[in-house]
Amino acid sequence: MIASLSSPSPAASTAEEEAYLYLHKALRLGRYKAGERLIPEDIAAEIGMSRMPVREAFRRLAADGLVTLRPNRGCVVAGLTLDELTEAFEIRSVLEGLAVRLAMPKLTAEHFEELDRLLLRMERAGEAGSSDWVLRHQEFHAYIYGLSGRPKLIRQIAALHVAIEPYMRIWFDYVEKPLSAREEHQTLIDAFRAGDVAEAERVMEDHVLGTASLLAEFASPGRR
Amino acid sequence: MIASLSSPSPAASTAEEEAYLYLHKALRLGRYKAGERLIPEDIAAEIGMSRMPVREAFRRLAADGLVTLRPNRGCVVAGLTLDELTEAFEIRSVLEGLAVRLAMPKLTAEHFEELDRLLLRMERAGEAGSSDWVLRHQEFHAYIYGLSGRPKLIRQIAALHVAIEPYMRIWFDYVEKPLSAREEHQTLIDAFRAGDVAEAERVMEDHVLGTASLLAEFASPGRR
DNA sequence: GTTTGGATAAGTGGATACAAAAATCCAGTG
DNA sequence: CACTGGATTTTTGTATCCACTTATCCAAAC
Repeated sequence: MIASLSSPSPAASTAEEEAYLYLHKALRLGRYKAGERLIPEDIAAEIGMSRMPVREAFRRLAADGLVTLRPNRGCVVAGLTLDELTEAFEIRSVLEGLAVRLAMPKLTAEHFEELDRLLLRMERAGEAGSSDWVLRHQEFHAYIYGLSGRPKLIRQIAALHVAIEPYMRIWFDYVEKPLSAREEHQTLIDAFRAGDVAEAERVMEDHVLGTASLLAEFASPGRR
Repeated sequence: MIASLSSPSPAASTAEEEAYLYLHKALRLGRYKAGERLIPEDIAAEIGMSRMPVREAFRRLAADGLVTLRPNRGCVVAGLTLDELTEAFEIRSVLEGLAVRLAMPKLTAEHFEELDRLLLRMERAGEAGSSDWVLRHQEFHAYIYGLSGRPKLIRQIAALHVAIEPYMRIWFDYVEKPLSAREEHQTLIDAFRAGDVAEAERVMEDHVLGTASLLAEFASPGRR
């Protein structure tokens, strides 16, 4: 149903891949704090390999925007400033809008029903807590932009979702209530069902930007 | 005036940086053919270092989409399929559209004049050949999206320009005439001068998508 | 008490060495 | 003559080692 969400596949064929998956997961779960320094030797010891594959994993994580790499100064967990967070949402809004535009012509009744199910699941998860809700929320969005059928677009959007994930958790814990989230996303499904491509794209853009401005108020816990 | 275009700064503080810059430049200039395999040992020998920093440079280039990396199978120059090329333009169109939307409120008469100058320079370069024209064309676009003031957005758009650069050369050599390119881009400047944000964004999107469909016809020289 | 300088420790970048995987080549077989 | 299987070669992936940079800490000076 949902292909792979945003996380890479669990099977690691090389040590570098294993290190990347390990760190990617840890970073998504917020195991390291923003600004914290990641020491290759320690990570390598944790997962039983040498520093080398870990170093290469760092480069990939840096490309994902999850860590920052500076010459002779190592690897630090990349927190987003308020500006950066806003920018991520701005980019997400047009990319997910584009995805909707591309997906719209392909949508059928089955897709709408699946979206209803995903929304229901997201709502139920929301009652349990932010952790599940964030994943279900990603799943909901991933289902939509996945229907665009554009591999690079999908990867880019997924990467943005991962980068903003920690902030979504904070936001949901402190502000959002499952019911208002439900309404927000119901609006999306309604727009898809209505069948107006341009309008659906606009609704998706607004949805993402709307989330951004709500989130912005809570997203500056002194992170660099 | 133009900050850095899309290419990274020329000074390399580490060997990895040097390898990255060297390969980035070579790839942009089309020194390697799409599908060609890059052997770390050879590259390392060419620029006088060991394989290691070259390997790490490969990872960054892979993140840029300029090469493809597969476990145990090395590094190959990433050609774009027609679908991938189209997708790159689709993404470019919404990102550059967004950049225009963000830049519009900041534009003054000086900016319009600078755009006129850049357009003139692009036109003159076009008479010389595709190589210069492509760079001037990038410069023109970079000036616009640079005014958005959004670092990540700028980086992403610049990366897309680099990825499609070889195809722009082909296209320009075979199809485009300096004068029609001039008219296309004059339309952009006119839209900016008119001051309607939504309209300017739309014009930029259309410009990019229009280029895509023209380019598509010439972009499938059997590349993988 | 704060600042500055330098010794010391910690960590990063890069080269070499070695092991494992893939590609190539070649001989034997149908 | 095409094909299969296996030895050889090539190339990739990882570990270890060393040199150099950066950070830390302590003591002396202001």
